[in-house]
Amino acid sequence: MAISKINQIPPERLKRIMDIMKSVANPLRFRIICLLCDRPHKVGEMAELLNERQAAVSQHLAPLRMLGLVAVDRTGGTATYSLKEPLLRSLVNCFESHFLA
Amino acid sequence: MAISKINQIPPERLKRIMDIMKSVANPLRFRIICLLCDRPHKVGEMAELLNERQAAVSQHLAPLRMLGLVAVDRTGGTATYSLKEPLLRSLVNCFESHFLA
DNA sequence: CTTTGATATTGCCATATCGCAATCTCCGAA
DNA sequence: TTCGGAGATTGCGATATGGCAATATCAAAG
Repeated sequence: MAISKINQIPPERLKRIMDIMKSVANPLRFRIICLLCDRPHKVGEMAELLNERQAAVSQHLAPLRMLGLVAVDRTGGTATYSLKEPLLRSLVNCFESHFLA
Repeated sequence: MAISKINQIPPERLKRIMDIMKSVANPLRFRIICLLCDRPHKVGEMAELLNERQAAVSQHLAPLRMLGLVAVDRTGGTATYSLKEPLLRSLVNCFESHFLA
């Protein structure tokens, strides 16, 4: 990316990108996002698949929710999360390509 | 990415990925990396192009260096940095695609 | 040897993040 | 209404990160 292009990025947009990056830059959140790339999941389901405590998963979902990176579908006591921010999927694909290499 | 694949990722590799993600998850470092994606740069050069203090740029280069994400070519008093980790370039490309959209 | 230009490092303080345990909220079933 | 399951939130101590000013290195020029 050329310097002219870099300096053209609006500050709010840069901030948004950084927020997205930070949200991926945590092992548990990364794995959660990977799961959601596949399909929507319930919280407990994710906790079990990832072998993590429920509270931990919920804690890490919180910032994703606040940034609007995931969507929640609450039906009764359970909550089903799905991916909302397209860039997250791109990022995971980007990693996946590297795993294969 | 499927759950089986996620859990297969070796911990050290996951950690490496997280280190890479964190290094991109900072506005200044992100812009530095963007510059280096284009071509190698000297420290002072980057500071000027990005309109940042020299010390700030140097400080943010430090972690990139320690993680082996960039290479340094020291000739006399000046240091020329270049990109070393391919994933960084992929990530920047990933963002660039989103900017265009 | 001294100076200078280019980088790197250190100390400090404010803020952010992490993991964990405990607690709280809600909804549906009995 | 009372209880249990599913999630969310809070408080806490430990650690990490960020920005800034000041200082240290270091090689080449004089």
